Amino acid sequence: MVFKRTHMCGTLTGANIGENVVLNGWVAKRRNLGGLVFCDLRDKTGIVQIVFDDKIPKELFDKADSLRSEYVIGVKGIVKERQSINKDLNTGDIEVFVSEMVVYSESETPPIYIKDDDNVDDNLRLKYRYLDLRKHKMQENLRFRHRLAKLTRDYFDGKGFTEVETPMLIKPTPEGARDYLVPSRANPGKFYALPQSPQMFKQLLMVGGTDRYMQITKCFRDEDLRADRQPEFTQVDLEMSFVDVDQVIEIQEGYLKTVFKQLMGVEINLPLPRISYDEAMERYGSDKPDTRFGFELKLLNEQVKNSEFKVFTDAIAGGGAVRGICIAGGSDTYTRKKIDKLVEMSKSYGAKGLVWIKVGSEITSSVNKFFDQDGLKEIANVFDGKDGDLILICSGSHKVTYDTLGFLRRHIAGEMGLLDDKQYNLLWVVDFPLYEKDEETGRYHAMHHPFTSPKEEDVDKLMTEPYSVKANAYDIVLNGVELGGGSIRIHDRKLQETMFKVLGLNEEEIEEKFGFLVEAFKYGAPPHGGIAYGLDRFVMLLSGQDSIREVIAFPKNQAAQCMVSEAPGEATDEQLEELSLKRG
RNA sequence: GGUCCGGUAGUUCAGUUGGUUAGAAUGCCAGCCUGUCACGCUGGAGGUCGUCGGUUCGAACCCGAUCCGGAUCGCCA
Repeated sequence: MVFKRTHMCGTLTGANIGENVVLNGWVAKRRNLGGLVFCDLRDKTGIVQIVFDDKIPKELFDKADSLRSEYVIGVKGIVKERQSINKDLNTGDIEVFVSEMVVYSESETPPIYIKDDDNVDDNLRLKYRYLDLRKHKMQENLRFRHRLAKLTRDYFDGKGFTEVETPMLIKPTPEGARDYLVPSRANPGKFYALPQSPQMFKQLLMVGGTDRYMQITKCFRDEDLRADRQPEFTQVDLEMSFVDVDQVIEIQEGYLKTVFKQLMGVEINLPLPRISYDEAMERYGSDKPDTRFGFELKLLNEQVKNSEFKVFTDAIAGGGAVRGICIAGGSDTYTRKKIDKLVEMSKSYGAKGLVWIKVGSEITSSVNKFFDQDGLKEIANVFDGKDGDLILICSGSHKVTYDTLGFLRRHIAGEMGLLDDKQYNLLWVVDFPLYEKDEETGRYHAMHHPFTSPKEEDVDKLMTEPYSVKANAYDIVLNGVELGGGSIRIHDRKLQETMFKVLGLNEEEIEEKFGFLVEAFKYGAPPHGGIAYGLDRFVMLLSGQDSIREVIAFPKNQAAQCMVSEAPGEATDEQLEELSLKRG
């Protein structure tokens, strides 16, 4: 028997007083006062208090007394005004006097508390995820995610996009992230890969005349996990024909404005700021800068090049740099001990150490031996340093100074409580380099992917000075997190071949890896470009969660295991034989 | 693959210089209780101190190895 529900628990209000209602839910809490039993009844909408008093049959009262946490019950009763109001509960001014009850399921004592502000081990939560999901916060997160996905589909539908599904079983690509491989039974010894992204297929859809494509789809990358990285994740994937960078950005800005308005009640001003990759690195030491606070990087080569401090002069002589950041009011916060800690953390970014300068009437520093007051003042002046400011300086290769100071400025802002999570700083980072150096092989390497088009004015430099070529690529960044990225693709066959050549691919390799795309481009490819957003990250940021796992129903742990189902598991010998992975 | 942090009751944690029977809170069980809402009061049960080995008269504590979890760097075309 299942009671036919008339209301959800969390939706009852004073307006329902006097109504007979039927509720179904879980027992969140039971308070037995002897002759009176209160229960908190929970469903996904929230909690309502139900009451059993001495006016009901003894049999029903005894049943109420035997209720325990997480029993699943249905109740019929009447909504009454409360004698004592609970301000902390949405339904706190009413309660339901029960006249009839059915216990659908009993429950063992749950291993985790079902409370939003619990503090339980993450792995235990993941193992009992179905209990964890009963938390109001988790249900809200799932609901929020659903609303973002729906709004996304609606918005792009309104702009003429068609959602098209692309294959999940595709050809392995040795480039890029590691593939998840799937053995093919029908083709012994051969493998499919799960897609890292629908990249090539969405480009084929453009060749196929789809004009505007979107898809909310799973992508798979077999790399190590992080708090904001899962091996399977969801991408909002988009591609458009006959567009340039400005047109792609314009339509995305409309989307972002709609999302923030509808889901957050936040008005964002368009157009969004755009900053070049070079400027982002120079000012923030990062290609995904958090612009909610200052502490911008400054180059100090001029100020220190004639000093006696060999660490600095060697770095400059070696083609590197000396850069610093100025922490306004940081002198008091950062004692010697705390600075040592920053130095320790900096080492993982390749910094050998940090130089500190505390600005005041007398400037103190860790390099007093090498700089007199005038020298230190000259450095402080670069930052317009005031009394009480702390300047941190890092030297080494450009990459090391960017990485170290980029990390430090954000870390320190966090420690000093400067990260306002109600502020949403969106910006585009544009003009990425087309190539970067592959540190392992020393070869050129596509920074984005090999289908990204170079900026028109740089095309003739492709073969001569590849590192100076800028790409028609753009990332959308929110508060220091990359929300998404994309590019205008190459649609010209000859240009694509040149691109591959610079990457050091010979014709066989091109044919093996990308042959079908090159082939397709023989038959009329429209100019096209697109973008992809990480949906999980987007939901995480907007809903104010600090881990991507909070917005995924069944996430993997750091070892890429599903704690609920215990995937991955073993395959039987029969399965392996059938797949030609084992000799019978 | 590297670095750092952690593993003690169902859960979250404390555990002093290595020293008697390993504690607290919460949860759980039982009894009492008519306005609670973190209900209250009384009583009770509950432990392979991650695992293995070593040092020692004696190890939760020291040492070594190992397993597990998390953070992070590398990695993520």
